[in-house]
Amino acid sequence: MYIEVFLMRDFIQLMKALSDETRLRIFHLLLERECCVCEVIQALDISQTRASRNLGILQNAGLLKTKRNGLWVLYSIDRQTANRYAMPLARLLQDRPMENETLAEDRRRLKLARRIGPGCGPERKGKRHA
Amino acid sequence: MYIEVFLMRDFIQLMKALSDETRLRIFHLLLERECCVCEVIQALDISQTRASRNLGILQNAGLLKTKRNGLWVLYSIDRQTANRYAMPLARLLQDRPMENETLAEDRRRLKLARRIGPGCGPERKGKRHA
DNA sequence: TGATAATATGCGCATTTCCGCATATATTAT
DNA sequence: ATAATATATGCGGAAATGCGCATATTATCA
Repeated sequence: MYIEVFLMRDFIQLMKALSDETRLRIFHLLLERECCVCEVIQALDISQTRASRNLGILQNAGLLKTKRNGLWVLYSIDRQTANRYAMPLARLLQDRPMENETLAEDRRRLKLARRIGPGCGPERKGKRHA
Repeated sequence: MYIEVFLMRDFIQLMKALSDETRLRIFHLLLERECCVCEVIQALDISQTRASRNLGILQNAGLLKTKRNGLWVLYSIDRQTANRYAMPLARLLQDRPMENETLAEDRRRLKLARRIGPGCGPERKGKRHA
């Protein structure tokens, strides 16, 4: 057990992290399932820089965790986060879905997204670029 | 009836509203009780412009409502807000208090606050009407 | 080793946010 | 009416944010 001194700053960081459309879309995507950066890029149809930066912001806010898998960095929702407000907020978003066409399209594109290359994910078709 | 099209926009506006220290302090103050602008000014020890602007931002996000009482405008938490995420968030803040010295001081000063503006009293500086 | 792929990051610029000053508006009192 | 009081707001500058470009870093494979 340890005493967690919660700062207003952490809450604010959380609010800032979720006050951007790109990041909200990413977060919803990860509510579906764990993703690597290139899947986020394909699902949201955004640049690599934009995906990476915003994933980092969500992670620093305590919402996401990462796991390396070969060349890929897999992002997922951090259910053990130290930020005491993060999970209640995630649950709120799950319980009260903000369905809209953008999020639906993101999900649609996620289904078509591919981690390109070998050794990635649980069931991978080991093909790579030419 | 609720217009789902704007859910994402509403949520983002809510996040932005709560991602500022001044506004978080104001919101906590109003969790204590209804306040007029000049009480907020005194409790937080901030300028009139700053108080008024940030109260407006919180209100536009669907967190606060106002009621006029003579010269005063009384701000309070809007428990019937149309923003479906606002009240769950407010409850979250109430259930998991982020105690810190700043908020404690704000509450202390609120107890001493009188319903008069910053321009009242002998230390009045600056312009009056000729 | 070098080549390649996935991701991260320094820099610069456009946009947004925050807030003070001065002023405008709204209400009450005289 | 005028004055006084409480609050709101247009404008401008400083700071923060978002993101593209180019490049750096990390990991795998030949």
